[in-house]
Amino acid sequence: MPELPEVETVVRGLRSARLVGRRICGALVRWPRIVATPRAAAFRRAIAGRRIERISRRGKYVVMGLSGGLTLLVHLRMTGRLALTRGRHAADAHERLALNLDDGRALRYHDTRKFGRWSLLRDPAGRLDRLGPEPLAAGFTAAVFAARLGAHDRALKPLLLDQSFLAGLGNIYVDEALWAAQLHPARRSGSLTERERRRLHRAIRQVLAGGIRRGGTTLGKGDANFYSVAGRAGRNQEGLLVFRRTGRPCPRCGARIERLVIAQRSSHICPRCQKPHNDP
DNA sequence: AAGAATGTTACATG
DNA sequence: ACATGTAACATTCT
Repeated sequence: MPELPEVETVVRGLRSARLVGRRICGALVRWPRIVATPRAAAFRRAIAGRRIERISRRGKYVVMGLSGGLTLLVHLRMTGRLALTRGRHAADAHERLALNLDDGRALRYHDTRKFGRWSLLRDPAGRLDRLGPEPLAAGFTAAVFAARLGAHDRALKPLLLDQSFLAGLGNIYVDEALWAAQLHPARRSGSLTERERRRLHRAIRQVLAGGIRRGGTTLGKGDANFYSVAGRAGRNQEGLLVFRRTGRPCPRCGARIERLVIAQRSSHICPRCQKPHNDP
């Protein structure tokens, strides 16, 4: 679920809920494996008493800078969610972790599938440096992207999903970007023309910016979906043009959208707009 | 009831 | 070193 636009929406939600400046009184770990580093007991001890000094995003990580030089990294994986609640109230079925705050609120972590991971680190650079560039950063120019694309010979779909190549894309936004750029997901990255590289660069940035503008993508309803910190669904599902739209008409040419499996992930394409070979 | 689902990673094989 | 495939994590929904 949460890709770059959803994580960005969460970070903005935490900031506008005035989480910065709050002190963490204690942590309740209900599913210890969610805490990747250090072990749950040490995590509880180390995080108690820290003030939250800043909140940002890197790739799909929520990054919280804490007092005393510690950084909390939260990765939501497939079904992780963060919410702020006031006062004590019963944890619902899939609450895995909670941080009690000095103003009486609690930051609650909910994760149906338990794939999410929290890490409390003295030096997060070791982890974050493994990520590729931020696609929306000013320094991520078409030239930078073109050079990176040319350095590999891989199918576009798994390459764009690779967080060490580019940080933040997931299955939804890759399919949308490839459709917008009119490129087949199995095209080899090294085979793209200069025009195609520029088209893909622009498509990625547009698709991600659109996702953020619409507050993220919420597919269907229910527990395991994306919701903002305030508990609201995103609106980007209304802006999806190919993802999970198998059999419906391509908005560009009207051909029926197809679903294929590439690198173990479903891909949605327009068979007419996204040919597997080079432009003639 | 089998299969798929928005993500990552360790491990094996080419 | 690089590319690719598989399994695993755990649960819900179709």
